[in-house]
Amino acid sequence: MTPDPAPLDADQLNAYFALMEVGSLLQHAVEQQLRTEGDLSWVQFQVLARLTDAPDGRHRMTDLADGVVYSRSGLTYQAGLLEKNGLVTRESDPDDERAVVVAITDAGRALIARLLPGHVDVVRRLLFQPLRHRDLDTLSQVLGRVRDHIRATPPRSAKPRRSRGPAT
Amino acid sequence: MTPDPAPLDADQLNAYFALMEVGSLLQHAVEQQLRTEGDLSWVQFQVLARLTDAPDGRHRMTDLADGVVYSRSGLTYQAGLLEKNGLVTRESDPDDERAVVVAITDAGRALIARLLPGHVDVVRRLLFQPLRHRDLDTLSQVLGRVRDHIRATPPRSAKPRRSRGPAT
DNA sequence: TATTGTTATACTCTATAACTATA
DNA sequence: TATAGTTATAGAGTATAACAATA
Repeated sequence: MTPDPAPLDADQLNAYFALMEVGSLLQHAVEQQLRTEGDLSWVQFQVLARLTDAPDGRHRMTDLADGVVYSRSGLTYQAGLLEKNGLVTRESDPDDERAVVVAITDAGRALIARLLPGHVDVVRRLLFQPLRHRDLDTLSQVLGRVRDHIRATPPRSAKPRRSRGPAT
Repeated sequence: MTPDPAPLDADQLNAYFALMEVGSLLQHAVEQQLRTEGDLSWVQFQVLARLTDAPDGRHRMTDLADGVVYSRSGLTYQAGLLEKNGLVTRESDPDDERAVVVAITDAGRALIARLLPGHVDVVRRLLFQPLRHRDLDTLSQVLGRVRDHIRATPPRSAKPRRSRGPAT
């Protein structure tokens, strides 16, 4: 049975489109900064940032692919680029010979360190400048909750229900 | 030398990453729905949605390219696909022979009408289900403000862009 | 000359499926 | 059998620059 026909009111549509638009504009802006100043894509930056955050600068491929949005082959491609540029290394995990551990190199850390100020500057200028402190709080909490919800709700390989509306 | 050494604090980083992640996950989800149920990309959906909103279902190419984030050639590409599938038409503007007016067709409207329930369902399930009404309000307001701010902020490598006249 | 839109082209990125190897 | 990752491949999408037509 098709879901009820009026699920989103004007406010909801507003919020939805604003969210998508802000995300798109912001990503565009930071991507340009990353590309210009460090020849890095947004995805590559995310991977390096995640590795930087890790205690020992290491992650398994699967963990990275899980964290970043992409498929495994996509991550292999990006990791290959990063490795070619000397920003990460790949070694097989001694504990599980199937797995591959990606580690950020000193050059990788240096690049991130070099890019971060400009990056942060763009984000602050576009995203935080028009926000009051209280807005920021709410935004952080609300979006965090949404993120957790999305992450928890659809295991991304789940079969989307095909029975949507009458067949054909 | 970098302009401002003050980094983003934890809350800000949180909000920033959450925003990007939610945007990414949400776009992924709706794109899958649109592709599966209507063979439509997110950009194409946006174009059709904008045309649907217009009083007479028409927009000039430049206005669409301005609203959507992409380059003109990108819009030409997408508009070409939409036209090939009979979802829009393109005619030159009688008032300005340089301009091209894109109009949504009945088939285009029908497709949007068919896709909208499922689309809205995805958005509601992923984005609004974990939100209280007050959160939604804040989200809508705050993100709306951010969007306007970004739209108004000239990209530092600003290329001459068509400025919006006050009255159409 | 400036603006609108298209075309040609080259490139990046992503997804799918087949494949290898380990567990 | 199931899982981790790679490879091959194919396709979508995007940006840039050159271009034609109109203002």
